[in-house]
Amino acid sequence: MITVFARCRVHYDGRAKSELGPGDRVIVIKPDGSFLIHQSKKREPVNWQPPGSRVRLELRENPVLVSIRRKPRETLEVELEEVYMVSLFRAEDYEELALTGSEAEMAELIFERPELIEPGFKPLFREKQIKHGIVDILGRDSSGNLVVLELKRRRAELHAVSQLKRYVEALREEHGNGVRGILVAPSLTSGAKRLLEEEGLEFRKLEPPKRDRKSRGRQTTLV
Amino acid sequence: MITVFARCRVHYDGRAKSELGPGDRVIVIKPDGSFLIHQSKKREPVNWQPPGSRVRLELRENPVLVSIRRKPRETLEVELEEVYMVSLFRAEDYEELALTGSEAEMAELIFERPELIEPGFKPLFREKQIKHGIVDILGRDSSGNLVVLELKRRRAELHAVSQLKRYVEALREEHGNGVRGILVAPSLTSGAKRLLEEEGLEFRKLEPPKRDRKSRGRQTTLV
DNA sequence: ATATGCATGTCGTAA
DNA sequence: TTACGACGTGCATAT
Repeated sequence: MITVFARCRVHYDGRAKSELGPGDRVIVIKPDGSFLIHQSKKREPVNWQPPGSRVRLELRENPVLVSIRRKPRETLEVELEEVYMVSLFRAEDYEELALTGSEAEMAELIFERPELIEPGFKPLFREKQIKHGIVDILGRDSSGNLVVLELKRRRAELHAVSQLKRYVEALREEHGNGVRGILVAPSLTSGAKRLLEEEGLEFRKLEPPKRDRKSRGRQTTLV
Repeated sequence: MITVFARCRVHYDGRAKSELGPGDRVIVIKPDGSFLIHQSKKREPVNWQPPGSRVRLELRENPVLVSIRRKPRETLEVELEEVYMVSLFRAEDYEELALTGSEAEMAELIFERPELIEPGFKPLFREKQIKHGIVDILGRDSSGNLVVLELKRRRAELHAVSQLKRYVEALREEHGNGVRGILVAPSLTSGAKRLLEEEGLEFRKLEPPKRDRKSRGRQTTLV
């Protein structure tokens, strides 16, 4: 990884287009082609290039770092007015992040303990493709109704209710009116609650579980 | 801004929870509290803390960088096993990004040249709050119908059609059936097209304009 | 390659 | 503060 402290101007053209006047920034270039330009505020880089981009240094009046992405074609040019520091870091790293508390783990939990939704609930499919989208969990209740679950790891917003409604309507068109929709989340915004109730959809409160040592991709032994 | 090259372990607990085993990473700490940990791949930091977090250095067996955010309470601990470099950069920067090609500029364009939607179209409101959400543009057509526009700066997906459908249904409940919905975007995904047609909604092709020198927040003189 | 949806999303804006 | 939606979203996954 290369890190540069410099006063620079930045020109970007691609999906959008931007200009950034002169100022001091931290530039990070990764071996996978990722290119980050950070101002002294915010979590987000002010400009960037994603992995797979190709970088080169051009010598014009000022040296210019040029990073190019194809597909979509995007160009990032960093005009270096003054370079305060350049450093190369040969970083060795074989570890991957192990994260827990995701929506995927809420789904696992529901398959393990379906009674968390309601007595007699039977989950049947996970990430089931239907006519207009992909349902988080599709199952049946004790009365034989189809039940669509839409899971959210955080407070559910209008967006989540729209999603659930879209799935329920698609399934009702195919399977008739015996289709229920349940939004499963730790909580609901006011607007989400209003739309949910108006549409005759339901809500079950469920927090995303924080398990021990959830490793990327596949779940390891539980305690 | 402080930049550290180090072999470290990372422990995060907050909205979710994660562990990252030992490896070489680049750490950036900004004066606004932003805290970034970058591995040698991907545009995204593997762990982070947003602006407003408070950082301190604790001396245990190893030195540990602790960054804490309140509301929500989130803790990030970086256990430094070996520090290769530490550097402080007093970055002076008074410039802001000027970006063009946004959805906001599509809206401006439509207010300037409403015939891009159709002859006789009259835009009335921008970002208009309605019962279930906020409509991008609300206007009337030459026949006196209410017209809802949903704008997307890039290829529109199912998500965009769901949004438009939610707005149109909310307005139909209030104003009766003389309500049209038009998705305005450079293109449509296959699934978006299918749902749009099934719902009797419409599509107008429009690219986000790249103007000269669009500055943050307010638009400057056009050529 | 396209389509779909999650994310510790982050960020800006309005009520 | 909460709600809502954009973002050059990035990213993984399935087709």
